[in-house]
Amino acid sequence: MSTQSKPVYLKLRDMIAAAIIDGRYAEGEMLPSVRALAAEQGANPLTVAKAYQQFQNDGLVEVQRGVGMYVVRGAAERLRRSERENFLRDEWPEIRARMARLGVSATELLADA
Amino acid sequence: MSTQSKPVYLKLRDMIAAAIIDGRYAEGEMLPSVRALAAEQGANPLTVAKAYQQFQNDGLVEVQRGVGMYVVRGAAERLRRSERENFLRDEWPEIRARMARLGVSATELLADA
DNA sequence: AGCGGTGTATTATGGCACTGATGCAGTCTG
DNA sequence: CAGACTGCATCAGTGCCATAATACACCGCT
Repeated sequence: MSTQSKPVYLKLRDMIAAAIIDGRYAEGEMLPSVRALAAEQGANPLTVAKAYQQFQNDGLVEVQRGVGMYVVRGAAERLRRSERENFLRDEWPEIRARMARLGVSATELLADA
Repeated sequence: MSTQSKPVYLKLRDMIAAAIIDGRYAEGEMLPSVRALAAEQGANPLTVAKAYQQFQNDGLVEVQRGVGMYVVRGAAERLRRSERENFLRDEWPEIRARMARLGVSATELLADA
């Protein structure tokens, strides 16, 4: 019975990525401060910072010290593309193999998309 | 870049489950001994034992002390069913939402089958 | 009985990821 | 400048994971 509890900072990272792709964190706008998001999510500010860190490294977010972090132009599309590539290259083959083993029909599940 | 590799005992558990479902570890036959599998996989016998443990708890494997562990009749099918349920209930919805967000279409996934 | 094969229990130890508390550095506004 | 807000760095604590070294209990064979 794998509870599969991903680390908090990765869960936050996924939430943030989704929000950027969906435009809820719009390009050019400021992200919630680490403290604000930490309070909202009941997490530690440092854990939130760790989640933000990766977006800075990838140049999807710009830091203005003392001010805040901003979503750069084109971040949503770039993020969507890279996530998409990763999904198709790394995750989907495994998922597909797993589904085959378990007797789950991919065509059937994807039909009513 | 945290590779975030799953714990060894869980990876082993997945390997074993796959082998049972595929019939490579056939019903009624004896599983590799903890020491043998440990040597083969370069792991610690206790780690292998931990992986085996869960199958005993679920009654998919029978222990004959001093002899070995045997795959019970119907284990493959039972395991396949439960894994299938878990997959459809826990994993598939998330995968599906993720695909929608990333703009992955059903047709393109099934094309390169 | 003896031997070698099984799984199991115990204890100790090292590593590493995650989380947390505190304080510092930079920027803006009044 | 004073205060309140930003992000960031440092240090420390915690828990899980994996390993290791033994020792034990059971079974089947010779």
